[in-house]
Amino acid sequence: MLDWPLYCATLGVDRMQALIDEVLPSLESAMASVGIQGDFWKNMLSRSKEASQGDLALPCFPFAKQLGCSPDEAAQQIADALQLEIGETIAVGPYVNIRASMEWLSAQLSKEPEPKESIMIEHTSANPNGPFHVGRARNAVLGDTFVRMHRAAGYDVTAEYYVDDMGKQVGILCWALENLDDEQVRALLAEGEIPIEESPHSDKEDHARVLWYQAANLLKAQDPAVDSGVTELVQKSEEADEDILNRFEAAYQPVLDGMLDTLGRMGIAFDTFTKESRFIVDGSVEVLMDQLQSSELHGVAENGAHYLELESKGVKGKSTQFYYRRGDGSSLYATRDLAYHQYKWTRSNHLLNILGEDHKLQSKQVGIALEELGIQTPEVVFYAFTKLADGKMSTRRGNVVYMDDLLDEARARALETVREARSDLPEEKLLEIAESVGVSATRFNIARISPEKGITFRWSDALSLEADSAPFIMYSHARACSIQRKVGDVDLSEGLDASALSGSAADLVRRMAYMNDELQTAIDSRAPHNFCAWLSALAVDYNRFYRDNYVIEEGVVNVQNLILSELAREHLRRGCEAVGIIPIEEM
RNA sequence: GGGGGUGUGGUGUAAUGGAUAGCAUAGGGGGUUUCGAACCCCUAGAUCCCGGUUCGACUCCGGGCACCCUCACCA
Repeated sequence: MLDWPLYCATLGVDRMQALIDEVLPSLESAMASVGIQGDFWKNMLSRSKEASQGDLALPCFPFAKQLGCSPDEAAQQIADALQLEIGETIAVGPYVNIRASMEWLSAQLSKEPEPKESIMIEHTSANPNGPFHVGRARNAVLGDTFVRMHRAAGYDVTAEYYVDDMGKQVGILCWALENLDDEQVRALLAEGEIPIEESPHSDKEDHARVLWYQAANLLKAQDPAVDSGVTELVQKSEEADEDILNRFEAAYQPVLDGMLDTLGRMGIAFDTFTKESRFIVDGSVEVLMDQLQSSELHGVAENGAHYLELESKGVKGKSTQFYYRRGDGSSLYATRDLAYHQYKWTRSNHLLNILGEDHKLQSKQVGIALEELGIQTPEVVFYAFTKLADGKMSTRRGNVVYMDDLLDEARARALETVREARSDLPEEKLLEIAESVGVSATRFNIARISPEKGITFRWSDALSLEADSAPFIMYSHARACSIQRKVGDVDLSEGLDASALSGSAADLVRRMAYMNDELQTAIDSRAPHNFCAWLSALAVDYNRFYRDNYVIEEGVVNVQNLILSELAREHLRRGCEAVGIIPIEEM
């Protein structure tokens, strides 16, 4: 159970914050006047379930005892005592509902988020050993959605990619490219029953080179020379051997470039890249390993390997030892990760990492080691794996669905639909729209699901263009754009007259008014899927508004409705950009 | 075996201890098809099991069951 200040800081604060700030003084005096002691009720203020009943709700069950009456009566007393300038108060059963006025809500619409602090978000950071597959894509989509949401909320964001440029994976790739020819690779893959599928992307270096990686992995099982060859390379790379690091880079960089092309196609870009080898080269890993020796947790194994004993820190399992230095004195991946975090803290005051659930233990171990070194721990968002229906995805075994192919397929499906709907557009334009729809749908189908929930990849789900999906939102935006195009330049300076709003128009304003709250809440609770849900709801509200309210009626423009449509267009556009949906103007 | 996560209509999912468990698909019915129908409305259908705490539990605690992740001198 969380205590009150912490609870408040993590969950309560930002939801409906603007409204809470507004009503709290009046509410405090109302509570005092009916005889409620203390301020424990403040964290019970929550969003009303039904927008039709109000915006903020206060359940009154706990007051019944204190006041010696029924919860319904308590609600009535409080409601009677509460006078608000910005809205009305209604007791509904055991709840006090506070309903903001349309004037107050519409005044929220133009508010831009305040500029906020800096944050470095590290995501994806996949080994550059093969094309992006849909398992890796969850990290990239989730990470980039965090990046975009933070930017939309006013944060100064750095999107960071950690390049694993010296590990075993890259070592195998390098060895394979230097030692195997095309014929050998094909023979090995045929023998290992890994199909070589021809696709439009076969010539991309990530697709081309992954075959070498897969072949070397197969050969490794039958020929010990492979292992020793790779091990030699990896060892030298860990000694910061310049020649080896250059050869590694020659092997992986084209693969990484191919992966980044795929990411770019999805609208995902990075500001900075950091190579793992950097921390060997600059000696910082060595310094940290020395420092760890003075930790109370420090221990040395028989062969001279160093570790931290983490049992006292709550780590449980077969082994509670966290090795950070091998018997030969070299560092491990996790050790370099310590140096990496030390470095990242010099670049930003807030760190957020996006990691797969398989990194949970590792992340905890690194966190403890960082504490021992007096270095702050980063915040981490973990996501569950994306599986194939017939098992785990693996680049090594070739049991994968590549992102490039998924995006092609998504575009092809979208193209069918667009072609049907828009026979008036040239083929080139249709393709452009289909690409945007395909990419957006693919991203949204990942982003809209809670990170800790496991996903089983199914083509039908991944390519869904149905209602709870990106195309629905995009269509709503395109519709608003179409209306704008149709009416042309109209003078909107009269502004929105909020007092006249009702029904679906009022619902639309209410939805839009909470955009910044929803965005901030999704950020604070690390729940991008909640903002996706808000965006879908906005699209639904806009469609209902559109049904009930005509912008153009019998050739005459209704300026008030046009203002609302334009506000919705802008909110839809901002929302789309915050979750990585491409807000195209026609489709 | 230890640790962590997940379990909600047929299917996919949402929900700070609070109101009638929301949304989407598939099913049944209907609308407008004259600002763009990739739309809208109606209908039917669910919290894994057993206890506990509470005025109140999908939510917290305990015990089961199922699935996933993890327990390297790998990365």
